[in-house]
Amino acid sequence: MGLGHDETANGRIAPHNPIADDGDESKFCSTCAFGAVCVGRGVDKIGLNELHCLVEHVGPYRAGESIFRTGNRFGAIFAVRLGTVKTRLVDMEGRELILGFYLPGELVGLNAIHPEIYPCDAVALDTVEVCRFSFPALATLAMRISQVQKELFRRLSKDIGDASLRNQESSADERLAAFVLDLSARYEARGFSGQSLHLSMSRSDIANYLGLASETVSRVLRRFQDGGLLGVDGREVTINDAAALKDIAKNLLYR
Amino acid sequence: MGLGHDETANGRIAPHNPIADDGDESKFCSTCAFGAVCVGRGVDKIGLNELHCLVEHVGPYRAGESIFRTGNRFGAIFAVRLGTVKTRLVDMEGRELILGFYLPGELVGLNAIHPEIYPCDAVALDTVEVCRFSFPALATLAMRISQVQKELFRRLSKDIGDASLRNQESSADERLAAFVLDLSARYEARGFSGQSLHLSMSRSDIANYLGLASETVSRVLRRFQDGGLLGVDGREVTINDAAALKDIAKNLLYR
DNA sequence: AGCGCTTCCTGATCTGAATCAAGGCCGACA
DNA sequence: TGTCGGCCTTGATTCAGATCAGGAAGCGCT
Repeated sequence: MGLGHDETANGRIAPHNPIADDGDESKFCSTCAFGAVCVGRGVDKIGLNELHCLVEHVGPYRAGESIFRTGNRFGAIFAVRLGTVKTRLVDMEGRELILGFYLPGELVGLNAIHPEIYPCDAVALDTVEVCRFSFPALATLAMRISQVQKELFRRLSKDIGDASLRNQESSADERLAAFVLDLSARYEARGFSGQSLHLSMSRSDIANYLGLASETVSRVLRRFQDGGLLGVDGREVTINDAAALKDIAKNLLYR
Repeated sequence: MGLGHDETANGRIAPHNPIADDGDESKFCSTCAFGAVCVGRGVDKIGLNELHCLVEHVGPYRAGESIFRTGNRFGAIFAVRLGTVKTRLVDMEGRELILGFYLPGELVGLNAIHPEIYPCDAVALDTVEVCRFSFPALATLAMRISQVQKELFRRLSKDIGDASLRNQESSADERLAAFVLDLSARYEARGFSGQSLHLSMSRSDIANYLGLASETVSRVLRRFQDGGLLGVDGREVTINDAAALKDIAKNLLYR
């Protein structure tokens, strides 16, 4: 499956590149995870500048390269700017366990605060650019700007809820319907089309993430297509009957 | 299954009962989730007093009563002082989904920060007492005392990691072995015996939490007993061969 | 163009755990 | 003291999805 073929990961950190002078600050990071903190929720100008000062743009990474790796010392969280990132564990037998997929605007690395090392790998699925937020600096900023603290608490809390919902026992159909709807909603929340979407991950990544076999993913997608719920063409998926999908997935959604 | 027979929940908040004058502060809350913040990690005396000032003791709750319920406005997180709490969702068909069990010293309600309402019920499994931390007050305190902020970040982050590990596909044996070892480790971390433990929850609660049928839980426990891994007598469990259990559970543990 | 590699799809078979069914145990309560 | 109602256990049967096996399509490379 191509583990371990990308040792560029740690050498790839870009030179320090503060972007407070990015030009139009009110538009800057409109797709970024902290965009809401900076622009949307009344942080004052000083706070905004300080947040921008501690951000570094890093990348691009190519498909298969790692943003961080299991066991690296935790120093920063990352907001995806471009592309899709997966996080994964690799167990003692070399099997992969995929923990999550992260789309533009989403934060990767929040699960590393506690152990103080990254407990998983973060791997680019396609061409990826990220913003790097030094966590000590962010925590310090959070001591002065309550909106930053609040946003961090919110995002941490949200990830707990999302992860624990996924623990529900459910059928392959439910899982896949929920998966597609979830991706759709997340794209939509960032201003992309939620109606037709591109899966950056392979069938086996999806299967792994959902706790299924990749053959099952193929079969269920085919069945959804035959039933008119989805249009599926390779990795391009169109949602044709969102209501029916929601009905199938209903127990896995609380959005 | 006895849903909805305990409307005492919201009326049960005790009168404000600050405990800063609890006598021996250095011993106070030795089993509490924030004990480490207060006592163990160099928060200064002022911070300690302030933390104590915003805590209320609440309870006792009897088995089946709710500490909070789905949809209640989020205002506080709770540390279990005595007993065991389960959190659960009830889906549209009235089926229960158990999200977690909380032992003395553990924090309940962190998943409510994001939605700003409690997204689940918290139900006492036996006689339960809790400490109530007003979250706005805690967040305010966290703005001044970095140890408090740091501890909150850590606990939130830890819950993300724990929840996402549970998403791993795994056999009934793996799940149960990991479940028992996890409980054992958590009791031990709080100074109780990890070798022999009492399950406060029913077989069907365990099954629900692990995504199994209760019959399967019975059968696997019986098999572990026959194999000499566990002693099982109703809800009393003794760990006889921790190494073998760890070997079975290995992929679900990263502690 | 031809080759190897990976991903995806589809069919056949197998299996772990759910479900169905029935008893046993024990505590609450009259 | 008896009986009622949860729990828990055990056995028989069923089924969803894993696994096994094979083949087709896409794509970079020479």
